[in-house]
Amino acid sequence: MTAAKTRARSGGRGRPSKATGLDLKETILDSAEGLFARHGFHGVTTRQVASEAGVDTALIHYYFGAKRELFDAVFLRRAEILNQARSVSMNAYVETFGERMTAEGVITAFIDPLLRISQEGGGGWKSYFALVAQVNNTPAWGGETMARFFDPVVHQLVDTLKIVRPDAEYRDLYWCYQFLTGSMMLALSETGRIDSLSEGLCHSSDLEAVRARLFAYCAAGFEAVIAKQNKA
Amino acid sequence: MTAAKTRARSGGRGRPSKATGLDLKETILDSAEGLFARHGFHGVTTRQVASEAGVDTALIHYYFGAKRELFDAVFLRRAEILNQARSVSMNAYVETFGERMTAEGVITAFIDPLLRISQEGGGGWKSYFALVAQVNNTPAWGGETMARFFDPVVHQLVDTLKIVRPDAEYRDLYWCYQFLTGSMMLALSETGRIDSLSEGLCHSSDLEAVRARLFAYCAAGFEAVIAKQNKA
DNA sequence: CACACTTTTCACCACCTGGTGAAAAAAGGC
DNA sequence: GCCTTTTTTCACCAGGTGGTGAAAAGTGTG
Repeated sequence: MTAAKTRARSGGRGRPSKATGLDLKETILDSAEGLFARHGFHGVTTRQVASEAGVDTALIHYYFGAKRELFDAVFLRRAEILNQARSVSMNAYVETFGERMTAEGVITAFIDPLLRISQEGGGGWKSYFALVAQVNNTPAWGGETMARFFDPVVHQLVDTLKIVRPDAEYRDLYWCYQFLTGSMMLALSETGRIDSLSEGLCHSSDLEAVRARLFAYCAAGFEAVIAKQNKA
Repeated sequence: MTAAKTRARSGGRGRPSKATGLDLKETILDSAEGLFARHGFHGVTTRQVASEAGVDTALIHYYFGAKRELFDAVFLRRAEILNQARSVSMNAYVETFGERMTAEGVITAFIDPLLRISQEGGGGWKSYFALVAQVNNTPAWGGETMARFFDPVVHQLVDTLKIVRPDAEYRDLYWCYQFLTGSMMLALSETGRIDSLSEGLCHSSDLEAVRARLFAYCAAGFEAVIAKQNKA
């Protein structure tokens, strides 16, 4: 179902059925998001985006400027929501549990908002996570892009973990974060690889199964690394 | 340093200095590998590959056919070496330790060959791992590509882990593999993100630091997931 | 040398790329 | 209604894309 069709059907409540202005801007972002997520930045043309959005090519440049700026707009739109959700979640956890915090609790507070949003937030989020996972694994410019949008909330995670385990070295906290984010992003991007690998036993869309395992996995890995490095 | 220059310098031992035939084929693969790793399949043009290899564009099509076939040739070249190294490593571990196998041992036997190869095998391998990490996170065709090249050795890992923990469900083994491979590929692709994130405390090129932490991390995570799921 | 065969170069094609400038259409204020 | 401003369309460009066919250069064999 193309966005153009969605847009055509969206009227019928007395208001004019044709999207305009800011609505159209969002429609373009939606189409761009899905395409970028599936094929990467270079695998998508502005004409494809325009076609799926039911819009003239020139309109994309009118609203967003160059192709890369469109990409950044896609990336930014949900990053802000994400960062706020994660920050709120971690703050709530800290305030609720205080001295009784655990590493698994902190890690859950960091990851779970993403799982919840992906489950409840509609299809756009799935595309978005696949997009972030791709950027996260892009050596050329992925590092800077990720840093620009996501560094603060990651530092919040690391600092909170440091409170839970004051004996841990920051070095180890950062390495554990990297391992964690690798697992998390791959799970969130739902590539379908585990479906065929497990011959139907697992489904990458089954985020409930992820929730039942990922938090425990990352927390135990974290504790083990801290223990081992402190012993050495 | 472009491959063209390397090639020009490579002579001087009595033999004709100009690479030819199969040598040239490898030169093209090297250039393609580096470029694909940095910019992805769609971010690279056959002309860029030809230019960096010091070769005419038409020669690429002469040797490899279409661009996608060139990509597959790049992917396949090292996949075979990788699969064999990992299979040998795991078989050796099984034969050496027999009944005394541990999950951490199996996981180490699965991952360590990649770290060693990346450290000792020269720059091409770093590019290759970055390439695999990118494919692994590509929803559009990454799943099939990964399956085509890497499924057997993954099944070997899962089956061996099943021997170590006969009580574990296959479902959980596959999920743990997914978490593991997410962490591992991100570490191997050396995106440089951890360098800036940790403000110089960690370096993604420091595979010794990865070795000191990743095995313990994945093994502990694995044990925790099995324990938790069996209890539930 | 001539010969067949492989490897490399050259010129080229049809099509697509991101992007632009001006005209046209809508929308809003009076 | 008119006039200004914003939004949308249209026609177009200069350059790049993957890919091809034929000619040329090189290589080995007799």
